[in-house]
Amino acid sequence: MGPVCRVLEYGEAGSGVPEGVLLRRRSIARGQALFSRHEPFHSIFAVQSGSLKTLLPNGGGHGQVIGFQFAGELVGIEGMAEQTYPHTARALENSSVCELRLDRLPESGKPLEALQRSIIEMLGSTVAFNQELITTLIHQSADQRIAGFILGLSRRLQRRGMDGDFFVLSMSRSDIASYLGLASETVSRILTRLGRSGCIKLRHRRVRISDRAALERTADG
Amino acid sequence: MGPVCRVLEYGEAGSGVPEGVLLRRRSIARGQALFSRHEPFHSIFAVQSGSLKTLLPNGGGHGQVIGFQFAGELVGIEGMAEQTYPHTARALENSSVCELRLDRLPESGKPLEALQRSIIEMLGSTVAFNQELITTLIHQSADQRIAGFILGLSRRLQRRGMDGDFFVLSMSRSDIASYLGLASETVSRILTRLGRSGCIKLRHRRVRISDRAALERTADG
DNA sequence: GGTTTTTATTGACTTGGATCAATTGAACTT
DNA sequence: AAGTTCAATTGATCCAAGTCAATAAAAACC
Repeated sequence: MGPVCRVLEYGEAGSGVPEGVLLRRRSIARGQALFSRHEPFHSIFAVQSGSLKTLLPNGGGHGQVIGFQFAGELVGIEGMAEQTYPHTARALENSSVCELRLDRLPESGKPLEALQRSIIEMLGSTVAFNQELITTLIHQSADQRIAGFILGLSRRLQRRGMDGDFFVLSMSRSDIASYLGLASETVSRILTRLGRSGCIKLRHRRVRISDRAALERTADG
Repeated sequence: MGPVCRVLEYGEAGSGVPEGVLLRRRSIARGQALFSRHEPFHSIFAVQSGSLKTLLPNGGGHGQVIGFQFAGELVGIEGMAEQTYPHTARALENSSVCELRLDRLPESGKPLEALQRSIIEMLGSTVAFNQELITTLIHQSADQRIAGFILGLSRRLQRRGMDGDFFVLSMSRSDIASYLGLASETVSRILTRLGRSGCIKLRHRRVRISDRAALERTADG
């Protein structure tokens, strides 16, 4: 049982807490923000269906994309630190999330310790993940990053019980480019190149991994 | 009172805990490792004097530098997540640290909640810091990164009550290069260029910020 | 104090990926 | 279904920063 589950158990119905106080289901339409940078922290969210992106809005443009979240993953924990969300979360497609209102936690009279423990674990993994990402961004070529990105998506979907060989990219080329520190033209070029070399089959936003070994070789350089 | 202090208070002498169980002072010689990646987690450390670097050892080379820690800053919290340290910490000069043995905490009978709260805060700030760093690495030129790096060091030292206008770089050019995702030759070239343009005065590893405004302009682009 | 080793500087050359620009293709709107 | 808007592809060109190489300067060592 991973930390995501342990965190969510805290809000489960029938555990002595009036339903709806801690836990609430919400739908968000494609393009809508779930929360925005600098907004006061109140909840963490578990994605139930669809997908989100988190980003640092910088001035005029679309902002720097920080990460993507799929069904079964959490968003918003980082906000616990400073009592405001450090980034904005936006739906990539029509999605539904489960909101855990941590500001209502004191009234529930529940013990905090185990919940905090889970949050520490997840924050710690986020730190580790980001530090690997930094290494990636620094040491890998554009081809490696994109091959690695697709493999990463595949593994995450697989871990949640979905098809890891065929899936839809819910984010745009520019989102991928922003996330990987590339120009969107480069992402486009490399995706078609990966298609031509037979690693993947690509139609619009639909990806099929046709030669995983070759893709892994590309990712390793 | 920042989270660092709150964390350290937990191990204070005279608080009912046998001295030496939770808190211990340690010296580390230049180049020596305080802990290594994959080693089982046992303690977090507060730097008391000197400075450290944290790095992901990757195969043969020196590894990717992830961060630097100065007096008054913490190292090792990330290890709490997975029960092993995700990176190696190495002394840049002869240093001393204060070790807080979290594995001895249960025997002390102290309440965990406030400590956990502080750790969550610090992990959260680390996440936010790293995400800013990612944005930096992606969007800034080499000149901007280096100007920003020097300003960042200056601010951190100032916050801890040290001189922010004149200080010694305890890390090598290659460490800076690795951290910022540049070649060490580039770091060297840009540092001399910053010197020639009058922003800083540089002799070997000694830096004086002579025109902070100009340096800030360089960092902003 | 001199010798070795490590670290830093500077120069010459190369290249991966950004930028600019022009089409093409998809997805909404009415 | 045609028009409008937004997203993606492809081509041509350019430059920031990497690589290779040669000194030079510090630090570490005996």
